[in-house]
Amino acid sequence: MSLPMPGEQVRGSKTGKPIMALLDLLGRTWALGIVWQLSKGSATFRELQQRCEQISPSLLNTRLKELKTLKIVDSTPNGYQLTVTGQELFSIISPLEQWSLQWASKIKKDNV
Amino acid sequence: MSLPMPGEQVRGSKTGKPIMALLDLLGRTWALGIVWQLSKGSATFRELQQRCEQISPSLLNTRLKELKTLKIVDSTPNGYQLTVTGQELFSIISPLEQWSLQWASKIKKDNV
DNA sequence: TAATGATGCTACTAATATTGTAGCATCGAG
DNA sequence: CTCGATGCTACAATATTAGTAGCATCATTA
Repeated sequence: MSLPMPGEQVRGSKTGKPIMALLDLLGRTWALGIVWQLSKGSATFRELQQRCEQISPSLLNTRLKELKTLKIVDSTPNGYQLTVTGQELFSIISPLEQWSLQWASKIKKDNV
Repeated sequence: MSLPMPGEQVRGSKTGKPIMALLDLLGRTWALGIVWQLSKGSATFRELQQRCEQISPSLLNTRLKELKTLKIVDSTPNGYQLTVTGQELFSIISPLEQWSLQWASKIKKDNV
């Protein structure tokens, strides 16, 4: 799958709008999960593999390359970590955790 | 792929934490895109298909079923629309549009 | 009332993406 | 030099998605 470069055509949009590139990127398997796990602190490749319980090394590597190219993650001697940009991204999506709790109880309640 | 029910095991987590179910759900192809498009107003099946330029009807239908089951979208006589819960979800992620613009210019600048 | 066109959606195959596993190359410790 | 740990690649098996055709239903209109 080619990189969803903002400014270029991506899955779902020929307009090149950055938001469409972002939705394409974040919509890929494990992309959000990797950002989420890295928000808890930097990690080596194998550490990250364990945090993302069921990810295969080949896919982890593929996603990391994408995220590195798009400046959301970078690799340091101490492992992978979010860039400043990546941290900003995380700070936007972090309220999802709180939201997910209400969501979960709503789904449960409605199924009674 | 089975539904990522909060409270149950999902891709990436055996703990049943709602946030993991959510990340699984939103990480599926087109899920974010559908929420994004519906935030612009309700749409019939074929309308939604057009807004999501390259989605296949079978996948659109699959995602809509998932999103309906998980109370993020519902279908009315006037077409599909976000539930109140879905609107809340969107309000969390809507700043991504603004963020994506800065992100895009950062990537461009760094490649000079 | 029969033909027409639009809509919601299903069916099915080809193309792609992801998993799962094995394992290679490199490095630091001993 | 040997050992274990790490980062990562290779590749076959499996699962997901795209692409296309088309059916069933309904409202319109001739």
